[in-house]
Amino acid sequence: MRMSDMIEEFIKELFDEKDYIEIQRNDLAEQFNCVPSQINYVISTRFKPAQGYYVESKRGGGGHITIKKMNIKKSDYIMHVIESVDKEITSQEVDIFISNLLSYDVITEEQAKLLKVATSDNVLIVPSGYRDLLRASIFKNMLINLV
Amino acid sequence: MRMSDMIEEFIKELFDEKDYIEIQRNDLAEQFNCVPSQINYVISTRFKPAQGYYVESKRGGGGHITIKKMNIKKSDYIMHVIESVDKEITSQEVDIFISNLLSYDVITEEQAKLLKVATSDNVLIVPSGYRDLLRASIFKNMLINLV
DNA sequence: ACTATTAAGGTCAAAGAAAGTCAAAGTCAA
DNA sequence: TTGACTTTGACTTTCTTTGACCTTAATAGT
Repeated sequence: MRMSDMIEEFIKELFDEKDYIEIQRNDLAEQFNCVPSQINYVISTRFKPAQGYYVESKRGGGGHITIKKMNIKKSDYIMHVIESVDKEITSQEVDIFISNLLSYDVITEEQAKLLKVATSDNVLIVPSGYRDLLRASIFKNMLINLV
Repeated sequence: MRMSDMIEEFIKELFDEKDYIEIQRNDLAEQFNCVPSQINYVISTRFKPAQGYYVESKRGGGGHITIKKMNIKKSDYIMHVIESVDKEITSQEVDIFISNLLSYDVITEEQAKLLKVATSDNVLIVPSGYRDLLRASIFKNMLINLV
């Protein structure tokens, strides 16, 4: 079995009822006798929003990586949306998803508003080559974090 | 948990209804078994004016550090935050703003979560030169929608 | 009053502790 | 035998901790 698969499995076992876990990259790497960046590889390939996970981390002394698992209840439709969002997405497409989520009553008006603001062209002031990629990332990660 | 975070938490608990507190740097350092300048580090990273705190101090015999919480109406607090955010902002600074907004009860847990996600480094996948500018834009625009 | 001593707090840079990035090298199945 | 996926490691960035040295204020002794 590949090392990456073992690490993936190990991490998944850490959630055990809990919906989020915290790991130390270096410790984990040592446990598996691999280089620390292998952990990044596993996380970036196996714990993406499309797989239902949200990741955050902090560097420096006491740093750590937190992985949150999406709450499965009530989220089928949201998960479906996340899966259908490709690497990139335009503002119009996001708007359509948002209004569908709203009309199916999966999200509240307020959530819709925040999603819309955070993914709108006016707000995403980066060169246009990055914009749709960025928007997809923001959109998917916010969706994962809706209650 | 990091020492700095524990000290931050400890200080915040000292305000308990009160709007200002007074500490002795050396005593506090001794309580936490750290060097005195660690207290300065905590204060300068977590109790900045932009974050709603005023800090004053006096050296010499009987010296002390006073931290005042800004007394602002909830509805104005968001505007205050928006105004204090410059053109650019780091992830760390946003986190502190968010935790203060939460502790002033100006936003809900869920709003805090969404703000945090939409401004986190992991989500904002653009070349680092744009990131802090982008983050400021997203943060301020989302906040405007919460007023 | 004047000075020395002591009791605070301030500053800054170096060292330490994590995590992130990126590309080269390796593996393996189609 | 090529192309996708994985492993590795050198280098970078971020945040925290520590300590040596500095400044300011109060006060005790003259």
